[in-house]
Amino acid sequence: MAADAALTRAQILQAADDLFYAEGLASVSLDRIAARAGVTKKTVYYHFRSKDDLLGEYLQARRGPVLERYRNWAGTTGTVAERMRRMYRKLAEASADPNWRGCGFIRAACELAHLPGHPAAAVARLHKAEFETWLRSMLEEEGRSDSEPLARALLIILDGAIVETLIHRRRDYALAGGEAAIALLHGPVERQPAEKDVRTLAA
Amino acid sequence: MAADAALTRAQILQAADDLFYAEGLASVSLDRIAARAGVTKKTVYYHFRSKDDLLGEYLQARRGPVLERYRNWAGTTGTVAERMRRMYRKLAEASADPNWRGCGFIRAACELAHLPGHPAAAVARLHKAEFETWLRSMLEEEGRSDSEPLARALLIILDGAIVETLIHRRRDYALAGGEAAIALLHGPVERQPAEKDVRTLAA
DNA sequence: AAGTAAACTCACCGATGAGTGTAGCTGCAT
DNA sequence: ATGCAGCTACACTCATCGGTGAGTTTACTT
Repeated sequence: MAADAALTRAQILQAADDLFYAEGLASVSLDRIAARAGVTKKTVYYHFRSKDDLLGEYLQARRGPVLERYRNWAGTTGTVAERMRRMYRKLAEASADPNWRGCGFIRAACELAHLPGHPAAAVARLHKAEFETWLRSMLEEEGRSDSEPLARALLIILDGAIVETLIHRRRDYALAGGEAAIALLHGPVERQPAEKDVRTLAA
Repeated sequence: MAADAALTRAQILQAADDLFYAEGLASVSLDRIAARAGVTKKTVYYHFRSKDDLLGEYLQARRGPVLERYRNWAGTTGTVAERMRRMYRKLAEASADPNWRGCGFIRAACELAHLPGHPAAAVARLHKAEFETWLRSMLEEEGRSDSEPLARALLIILDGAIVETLIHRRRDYALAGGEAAIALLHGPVERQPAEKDVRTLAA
């Protein structure tokens, strides 16, 4: 074959994504990834320096798509509270899929907890920071003065909801997370200037 | 030696605890656990049916101590909000320890996400349910009418704070979780009857 | 047509994984 | 003392792991 180098690489990355997300990092071997990608293990090593390297690249490749999916779930209309409500609703839906396994970044971080310097751990950190930034920018658009702690709280609630949904395999926890997030947004600490702050979008 | 069977078993469990918590489930071999416990691998297999079995027993043995630690962190005086504040403060302290690796139950659940029927996964579920019950009972003691969703929200926030603290290795996230929890307790959804509800304890 | 470098395959390595067969040791009841 | 559990050690099996050596095919240059 030797099709295209970039294509082969993409196929390996796709196989890695499938298997790592489905079954975890340590318990998936490069043999299986190679087999799924339809290449030899040596070809994997041609494109990636090591398994750790592949791990990092796999997560890195997920960053964009994952953030984009949450953006879509949240939508771009209405208040942040409304967006969170939509987002958590979609999360609950997604978690019903038997192939759903929670957040790949969280799971990677958990599995690599003893290796804080691991490339994949660094990517997980990056992703979460990026997610928090996105939340904060939404809150700022809405004119929140306490957008920084609030964004962090929203991130914490989301991760907690995902983890609990994964542990119990019941979407109740996703929905409970959504309600907690909304309650916090309407809480006493906040100063939402005007509920009808629709200048965020030309819908 | 042949010391005492129960003692040997306890030593194996201790070694398993040390290693599983420090380095994860899949990446720790029974050879290493046996070596650390000062016994042969066969002895491990005399006391435990399999690695999966040992995993389950390890987590099971952690349930009591972990819950107790959080109870101590929270204390038994003051409002739930005050207890949460103490608890998160202690969590932030604990997370500064380089040997801290977050919540063993969460990490186990993440690593076993593809095996929902695994004994250790069941124990993790149990632990989280027990934790939620503890939170709810505290809220009920305080006379909260919405103790059920609130307890769930508090659990979600705690898990999220732990996970984020683990990912970023910065205790800011633990403290942010505490503030989120407190904000939620003082939120608009709540109906705390009287802020001076000290009948919870004869301090 | 010959050269060449990138892209890839096949067969293999040493190390280590979970799990076991067998035999020996210990204490305790008889 | 002796029989017999309970308990532990040594030495092993077989599968699989991450990673590699050496050679082959492809596509492009000249």
